[in-house]
Amino acid sequence: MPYRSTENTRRKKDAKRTAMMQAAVRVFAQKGYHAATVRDIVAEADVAIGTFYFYFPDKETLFNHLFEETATFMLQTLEQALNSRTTFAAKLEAAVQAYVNIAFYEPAVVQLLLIGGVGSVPALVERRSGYREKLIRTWQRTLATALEHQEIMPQNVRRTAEGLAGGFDEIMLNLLSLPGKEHEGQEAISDMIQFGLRASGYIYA
Amino acid sequence: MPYRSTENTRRKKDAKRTAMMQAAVRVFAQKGYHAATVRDIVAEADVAIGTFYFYFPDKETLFNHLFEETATFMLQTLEQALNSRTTFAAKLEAAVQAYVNIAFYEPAVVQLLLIGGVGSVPALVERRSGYREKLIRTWQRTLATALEHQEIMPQNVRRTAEGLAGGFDEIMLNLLSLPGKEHEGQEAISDMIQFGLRASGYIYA
Amino acid sequence: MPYRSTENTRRKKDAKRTAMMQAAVRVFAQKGYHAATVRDIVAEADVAIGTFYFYFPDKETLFNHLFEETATFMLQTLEQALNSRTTFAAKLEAAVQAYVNIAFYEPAVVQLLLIGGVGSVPALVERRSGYREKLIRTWQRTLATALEHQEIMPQNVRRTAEGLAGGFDEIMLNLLSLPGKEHEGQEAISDMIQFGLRASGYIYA
Amino acid sequence: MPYRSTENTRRKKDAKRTAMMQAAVRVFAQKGYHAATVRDIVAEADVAIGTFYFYFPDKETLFNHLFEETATFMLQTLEQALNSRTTFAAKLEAAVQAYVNIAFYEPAVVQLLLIGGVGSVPALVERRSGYREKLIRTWQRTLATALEHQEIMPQNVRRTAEGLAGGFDEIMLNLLSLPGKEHEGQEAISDMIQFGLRASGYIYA
DNA sequence: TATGAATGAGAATTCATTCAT
DNA sequence: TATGAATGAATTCTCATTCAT
Repeated sequence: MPYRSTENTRRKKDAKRTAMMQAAVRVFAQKGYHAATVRDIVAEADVAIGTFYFYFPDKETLFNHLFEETATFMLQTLEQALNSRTTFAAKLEAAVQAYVNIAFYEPAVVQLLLIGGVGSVPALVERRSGYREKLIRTWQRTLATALEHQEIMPQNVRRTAEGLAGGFDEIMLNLLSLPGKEHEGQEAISDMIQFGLRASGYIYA
Repeated sequence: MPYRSTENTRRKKDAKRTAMMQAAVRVFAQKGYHAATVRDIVAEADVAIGTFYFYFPDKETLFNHLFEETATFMLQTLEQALNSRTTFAAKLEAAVQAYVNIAFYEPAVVQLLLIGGVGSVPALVERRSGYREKLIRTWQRTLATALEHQEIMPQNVRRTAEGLAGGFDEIMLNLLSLPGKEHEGQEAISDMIQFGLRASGYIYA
Repeated sequence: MPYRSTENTRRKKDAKRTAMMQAAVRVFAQKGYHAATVRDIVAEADVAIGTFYFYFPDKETLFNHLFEETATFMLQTLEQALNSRTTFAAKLEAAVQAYVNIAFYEPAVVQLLLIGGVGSVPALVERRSGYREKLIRTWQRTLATALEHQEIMPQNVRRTAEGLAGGFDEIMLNLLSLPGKEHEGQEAISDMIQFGLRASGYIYA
Repeated sequence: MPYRSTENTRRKKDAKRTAMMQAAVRVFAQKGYHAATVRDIVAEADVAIGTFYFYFPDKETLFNHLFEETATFMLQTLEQALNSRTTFAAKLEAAVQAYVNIAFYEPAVVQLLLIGGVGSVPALVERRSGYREKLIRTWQRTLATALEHQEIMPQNVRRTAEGLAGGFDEIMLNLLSLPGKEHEGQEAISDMIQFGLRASGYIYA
């Protein structure tokens, strides 16, 4: 049964590869690109250093891949949350809820996007600003639609989008560094939604 | 002639020290602590590597000093702007104005605070979060006062403070990366003030 | 084939570590701690510089370890030689014989102890004087016993111990720097024993 | 009065030069050649670093000069002491007395000769062994004469000379590191003389 | 003469990467 | 596939030495 065997092997390999990538995300998220060494990563994944280079070509490529993947995941989740609702208030609520969900279940994902690629190799800086730009554009589109529907006050939606993205991230970083964050999730979500609605100049019907 | 010590020699030395520190701020601001090498700094300052160590004990100490100095300057400027006015709207306007001023005249200062200290070296992480905390507390105090005076709607002022700090910074980073930023200063200031007033739930009398 | 770990790989690694340590002893013995560079050591061992740091944490730790190990070996050998006999003259003879043996088979060992740790780095100075003190004490105990048994004349045995230790070392250094030392071993041993007996005020029965 | 002026200037210059050399001896004696930096020396002498290079061509040359001068002084003093007496016992007594005198008044001189040049630049190593050789030869000549006069027992006087030189130095190092050495000078001298007479196989008339 | 700012070669150490097993 | 020993370029930092003032 060569197919099964191959399939099995493949699954195993993929499992290991995935485990190593998760380890890498954790390490990159915690230390940032430069301070994270390949040795840190393989120690976290509990494999030998040679194994790293069997699965990945090099540190930079892996980081780029992880960042891209993570960024895509985050943007898609956000997009989905926004698209799943029709009114602006509902969109914002869904988006915040989704963001906090990710942050609680995969804090490393959020931290990787926020600090992982800061101040490093030019290619990474590029990548990071690419993500920020897409994130902002997503909010910008949402705000533009809301403005058309007169759900929010007239404003420069680009700047509001920037402010929302930056504001939510700072709130999230603070929340993640809180010791008792688990018990404050709901309240934090509520606060973030209020902040978002106010900042967007939401017009209560 | 036994070498005139305390004359203009001293002035020259101070000038050079300052020039080197400015060069260091630029490099740290652009690349972050880890990616910035001492060679980068001395190249920017156009001196030999030994000269760096004549003026400063080591890379980390210099960074800490620059960060602390810059953070203090930023916080004092903000505090001054806030204290120079009485109403919340006026405080916010003054603060934004001051922030944009700094960003235009000393963009490296802003960038150093935003990206310079990201990534490991525990002492630096500590320092950076210390600054963020102070920044947020400053906004928090201002919001709390405004709330007492019923200038803004009831809210969790801590979270709003986080959101404001993060939002303004993101807007500023975007502004600084804009090619034609010079011509957009006034509009940006106006947008930021509007964003801030909305996000704070400002109650128009 | 998942890389045989605990087989002869381990043996090889141990062999290499030992080879590198021996190279290091030679270099330290010849140049002293400060003048010996890590590059000298890896050149002597014919490996790359990174290999040094794969096997040892740093130059100072390695030196301390080598010095300690060497000192312990020398002191134990001396102690054994002294304990293997009962009369003072026999003890002295055994000790000198053992010392010359070591010096002929492992000249670097002797030189490391004599010149390796001279010159600053407080920890090394400490270590070196610790060894000298133990060496002197060993002779002192032997002399004290001999005095009790009236094998030697009344004297300040501490000072005699210092003199013996220093005298033997100087004779040994001269012997080692001699071109035809191999042919003079027996005569040197005889001379050293005579010197030792005389210096100790040995009372011929 | 150009002559006086020149003479004055010269004296001043010589005084400063001498002060700097004394400072250098102290530093070299305490730290050894490598660990002693030019900055250490100028700090000890309380002058600027440039001044060092006005008076001396470089660190190595100065060390060589100091070592040579010190060695010559030590050898001459020893020679004088030995020549001032006729019998072996008297010679030994005078030599020990002179040695201890120097060690008490100028401990740095003794330490410089003992540890200053160990393990360093080949030229220095050469110089150091040159001094040891001369020192040993001086004792050797004295012993040879004593042997002719049948003041000491038959022996290999070369080896005894080595042993005496090494033994006295070790005793001296221990004495210098003693806290209350001042009060023990006389006793130490007596012990050293006894040690020397015994080690030389002195025949009491 | 005297100063000390400036230099850069060289030392210790780190770490991404390779490759024989 | 998996391992980890081995490599060496790159980094931080020191220190002897020079030179304009």
